[in-house]
Amino acid sequence: MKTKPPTRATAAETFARRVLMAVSRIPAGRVATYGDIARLAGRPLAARAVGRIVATASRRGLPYHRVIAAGGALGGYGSAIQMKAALLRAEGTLTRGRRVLEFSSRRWPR
DNA sequence: ACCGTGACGGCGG
DNA sequence: GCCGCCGCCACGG
Repeated sequence: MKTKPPTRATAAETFARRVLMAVSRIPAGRVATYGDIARLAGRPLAARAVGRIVATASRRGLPYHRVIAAGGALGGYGSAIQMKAALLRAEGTLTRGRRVLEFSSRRWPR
């Protein structure tokens, strides 16, 4: 019997899959930028696409709050931007205003 | 297949 | 530091 699904994996699915995998690997207490994730997923210029994928991702349990904007800016979190800071703070990543403190040393991967 | 949208990024004013 | 502009990409209607 055929167990092979009728839908072949498109390049976009592969990308999205890699994005989610990369996000899941960000350690607690560390952060990665949308651009970093895009690079890890193999599309260095697709930071914007990463934001879209993460924003519409159905998978729960992934540390989306550890994905921030370039330069250490907090970035977005839908309408719960406030919770993003709270979640980061809960694992030791402090923020001030819209900035993640000690961004350079907390950035992942090194 | 075209077009608008967005949890972005970089540069300029 | 706060806009605005434009380039980049994947996705949905």
